[in-house]
Formats: sequence, C-alpha cells, structure tokens
Amino acid sequence: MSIRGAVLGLLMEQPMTGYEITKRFEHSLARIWPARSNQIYTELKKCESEDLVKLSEIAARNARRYTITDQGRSWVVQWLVERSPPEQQLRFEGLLKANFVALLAPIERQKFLIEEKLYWQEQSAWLMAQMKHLPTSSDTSVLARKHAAEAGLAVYEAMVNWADAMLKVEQVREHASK
Amino acid sequence: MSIRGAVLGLLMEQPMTGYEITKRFEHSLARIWPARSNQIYTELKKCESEDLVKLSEIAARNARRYTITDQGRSWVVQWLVERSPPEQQLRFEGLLKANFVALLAPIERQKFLIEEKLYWQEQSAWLMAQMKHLPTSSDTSVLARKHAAEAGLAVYEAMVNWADAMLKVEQVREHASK
DNA sequence: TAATGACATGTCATTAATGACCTATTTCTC
DNA sequence: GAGAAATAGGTCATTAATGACATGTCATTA
Repeated sequence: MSIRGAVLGLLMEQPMTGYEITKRFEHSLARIWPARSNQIYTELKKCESEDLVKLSEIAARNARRYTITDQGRSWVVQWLVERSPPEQQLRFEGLLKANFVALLAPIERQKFLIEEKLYWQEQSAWLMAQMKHLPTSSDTSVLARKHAAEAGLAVYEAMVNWADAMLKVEQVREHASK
Repeated sequence: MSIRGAVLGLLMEQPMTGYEITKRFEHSLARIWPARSNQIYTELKKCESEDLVKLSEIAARNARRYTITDQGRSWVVQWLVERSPPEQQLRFEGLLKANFVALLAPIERQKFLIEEKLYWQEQSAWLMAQMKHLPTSSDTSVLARKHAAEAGLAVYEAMVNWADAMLKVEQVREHASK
C-alpha cells in the first residue's frame, strides 16, 4: 500500500496526471520506493474507484488529471501515522549482498566492491543534485523533504563507507601476504 | 530473486532445515530483507527442483535438512555479482513517509516523529546487540558481516538523526511563535 | 512530409510477497 | 499427567510488483 501513499502524497501538492506523477516519481521517490508507470496508472484507477481521488480534468492529449479528495487526504494521514507491519519498512538488497560478499573469490570481490562503491557514489551525487533544486525556505514541507533527502544521503554514504572498509580489508590482506 | 540469494547464501555456511534458516533469518537478515517462513519453505522446494540444493538428511521431527549443490554455489556468486535491475536495490518505506511528514498536523507530526525515533533507536540497539555476538576474527566472512552490520547501523542512525532534525524544526517553530 | 522523440495511458502474463490458516511432534513446566 | 510452548513444515487465497507489449498524440526537425 506504500505506492498508494506515494501517489496520494504527491497529489496532496496539486492535481496531476499519471504521467506527471510518474515524472515526479523519477525525480524524487523512485530511488526509495521504485514504481513503474503502469503501477501508478493502476493505482490511480483503484484510488478513483475508492473515491480517494477524482478525475478533475481531461487535459491536452487526453491526459487525465486527478485531484485528491477529502477521503484521499484522510487516507494519507492514516497511512503516515500507522505502523502496522513494522518489519517491512526496509528492503535493502545492497545490504543483503553485503553480508555475503565473503563468498566471492578475492578478485571478483574487489571488482564487485569497486562497482558497488561507484554505484552508491552515483546515487549520492544524484541526490545532492536533486537537493540543490529544493527551494530555500523554512516551510515545513520543504524542510521535511530536505531532511528526508539528507537521511537518504546518509544511507548512500553508509554504503560507500562499507565498500571502502571492505576494500581496505582486501588491501591489508594483500600487504600481509607479501 | 533476493530471497533465493539469502537462502542459498545461508546454506553456503552449512546444511540447514527450513526452520533453521528461518531462525537464522530472524536473527540477522530479516530486518534488511523481510521473509516469512512459508516463503523460505517455498523457495527451498523450488531450489530443490532446480538442483540448487539437495535434501541431505531427514533429522528429528521429520526436519528436512538441505545442502547446497555446486550449481547452487554458482547461482549465489552470479547473483552477488550481477546488477541487473539497479533501481530496485532499495525499498524504504520510512524514507518515503519522511518525505510526506509535513502533511501531518503539528501535534500528530510530533507524535509520529517521537515514535519513529524510538523505533529506529530500537533497531539500532538490536543490531548493536547482534554485533556483539560476532566472533572477533580477521576472517573475511566475519569482517564482511561486521562491516555490513555497521552499514546497517549507519542507516538506522540516519533515521534517528532525521527524526531529531524534524523534531527540532518543530521546536524552533514553537519558540518563534511565542 | 516523414521520421523521431517526448507525451500519455494502458493491458496482460508472471513472479514475489503477504496473511491467514493447518497439522503434527517434542520438550518443558506446573 | 495435563497443558503450554517451541519445533517443523507446510497450504491457499490474495495483493503487490515486474516486464513485456500495445496504442495513440503532438511537437520538432531534417
């Protein structure tokens, strides 16, 4: 149901079409809660049938622009506050693999770690670039996004540090074997 | 397919029954890649049918103990190294909600943030406790787990810091309005 | 004017994951 | 010796998510 939270959360800002939501997604939430456009369109339809959003405009190119309803607003607040399944807050394949990295042969492992480091550095750089687009304001919604982004950044940096630490393990081992 | 990686990764250590894997899961990977026991049993059966594991022993209480095969070992290495869908490495509901926290009314928001902080502190404490059980060794597999755990810790701490930062935003606002 | 590329919305088959159950055995405790 | 709790291994229905397509619009540019 998180995809619903994301879609309705974005619609709280302003009415949007599925396409617009998809684009907004790609520029912000997609790295934290991946979703394909088809999932967003499907979710919008379901939300419409449950009166959480309503079709408010047919724009150019038959684009269907949806507006969030009062029920939709309540749904979002409910979703934010509830912590029904506390376990599945996080699903992190990178950390899962990190636990098993010792299963690789030294050469493969080093290659893997270098790639991982690069990947997380890219994520980090991307997020920093996104953050620059945030307006400088003490508005709560802006600050919330800013601090959320900073938390995301810390996550990416944790992975970069992990890769570094593991690469160092390798170097120490090499040095010792000389 | 990550659940398969996790199951086979654990079986690389030693032969185990579905129940034992489930328990090992709960004590380590479950917070990073949640899985119910039924999913693990299902995966074990699928792996058996694909010759990635083989039933090596029927232990007490008809417990089926599986051993990883050579194909299984190759599968794990392949899985570790490949980065087929780079986007869906991470699925983090906490950070998703963090982006929308401004949608809550101040009182609800504060309550939510305090609960979140507590939750992530608990996760952090739990992981630190788990880390104490790691043997002190310079063995790569031990170091890998140690550094992975440290990365996890950094993630949890990032969330605690986020909650703190957002709580401070609130306090500043209150102070300013006096 | 033809082609390209961004815009826009979907369907459909399949896989992954959850949630709710079910059925036994064995061990521990009162 | 009765009953609870942990061990052990599932089934089944449903929902969530992916991946591969399908279809058409509109603006730009070659």
